[in-house]
Amino acid sequence: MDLMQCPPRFTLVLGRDGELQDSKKINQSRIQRKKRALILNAAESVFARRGFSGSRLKDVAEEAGLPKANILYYYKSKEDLYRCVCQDILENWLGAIGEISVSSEPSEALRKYIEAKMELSMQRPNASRVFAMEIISGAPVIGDYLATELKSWVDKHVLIFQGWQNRGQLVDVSPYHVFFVIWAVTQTYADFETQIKLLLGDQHLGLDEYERAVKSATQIILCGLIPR
Amino acid sequence: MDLMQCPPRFTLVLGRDGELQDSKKINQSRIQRKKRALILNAAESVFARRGFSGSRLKDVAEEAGLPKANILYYYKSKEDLYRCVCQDILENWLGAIGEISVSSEPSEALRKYIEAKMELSMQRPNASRVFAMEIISGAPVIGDYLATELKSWVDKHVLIFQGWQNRGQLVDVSPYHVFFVIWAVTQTYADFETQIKLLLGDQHLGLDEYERAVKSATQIILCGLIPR
DNA sequence: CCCTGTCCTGACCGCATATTCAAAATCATT
DNA sequence: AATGATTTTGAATATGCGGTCAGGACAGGG
Repeated sequence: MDLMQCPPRFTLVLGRDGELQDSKKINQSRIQRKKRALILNAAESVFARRGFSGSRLKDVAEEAGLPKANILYYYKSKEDLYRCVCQDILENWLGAIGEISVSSEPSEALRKYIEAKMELSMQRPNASRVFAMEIISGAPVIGDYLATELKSWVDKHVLIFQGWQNRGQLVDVSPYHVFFVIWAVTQTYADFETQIKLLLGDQHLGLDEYERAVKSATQIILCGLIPR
Repeated sequence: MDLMQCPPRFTLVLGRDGELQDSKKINQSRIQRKKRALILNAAESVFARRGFSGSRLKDVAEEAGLPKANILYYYKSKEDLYRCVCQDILENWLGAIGEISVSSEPSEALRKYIEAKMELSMQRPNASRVFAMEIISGAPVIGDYLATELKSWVDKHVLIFQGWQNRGQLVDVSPYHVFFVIWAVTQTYADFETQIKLLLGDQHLGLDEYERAVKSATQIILCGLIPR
């Protein structure tokens, strides 16, 4: 509710306050789970286009093929729905990406990581776009997650990178910026798909173009990171 | 007006229809130009946070320190204001970036281009964010510009790239994706500043961190593009 | 068949928003 | 100073939004 028109900002993770967040309704019946998933999907695609404050519950309802009131039966507010979408995205992402293995060769580990991120961007572009809009808006909902969980994940991997650098297996650049570069490139194919399609003249980013994107991105980044 | 709740999309450049767009009021008095610029600036920062449909004229008014009605005296509608913001950004961008010189060494030309784009991202981050949100939203306003002016600019430079590749001065990757990578990396420092600040632990991206960003980005991309 | 809890939804409410308007204030020019 | 044009702004309007609610539909166990 105070999210609705907050120019300043607010920071919370999942549910606000300490109380159980609404998304964690245990004992969900089969029909409940199906409906909630349907709505979550519709909401993701709407939020991906318009961000939180720009989205209308009516549009989510239409996208889901349900009356508006039904949506507020399963999610107690627009903000609650948005939080659940964000949480779903974050869980899916950190789960899918996994770890960058310490032991393996840097070039192989990084290649795998880049390819996994590209795969995610292509398979769930709307998730990427919701994430992008959320961050551009100042990360009012997931800011806390970024500052804690993601930061500790990154810090851990920065140490790995530095280990590689000491052994001369990785070019001498700021390890944080290695992540920024990888993320930027892999997400651009989801977030800026409109621009890319317009410039390539294609209507749909086909499989072939996708392969080319993965190849180009991997090649450019890896060559820039692995010493000759 | 039909922009307000258009799930489908619409495509126009500056003014809609053939009529003179409202931004091109010739014979602007000194006070007009000053006020319009003030409002445009305020609007840019608001649109950068919330996108078009998420932004409120009230917020623009507060940001500009003017009563709301005064804004609609200078811009006849919210949509008109948004169009003018976009146009201002595009003009500034294509003007500032300039061309990639054919004659000079690829490594030098690309380095200059990357540095120029980084500079732009740092100096007018809000412009970059408005642009990003517009594209994620499907580019309803600037789509036409992308498909015509930007596309012809890119196509021209793709030819240059291919010339370099034939001479072995540029790695053999799809030239279009060279642009996508460069744009992605340079804009990420504006668009995702929130995330970057949180992960770096800094409050403000200082000059030193900016230098490091430029150095890292340039190094990674260039090493990936220029053959050894 | 009834009964009980879950699910669904049209109608409604209060509030925020974009836009208009008319009157006041200010400016510019003679 | 006078007069006309430009600029300012509080108030009013119409629309759209998130959220509520009361009552109907439905499912399942007895």
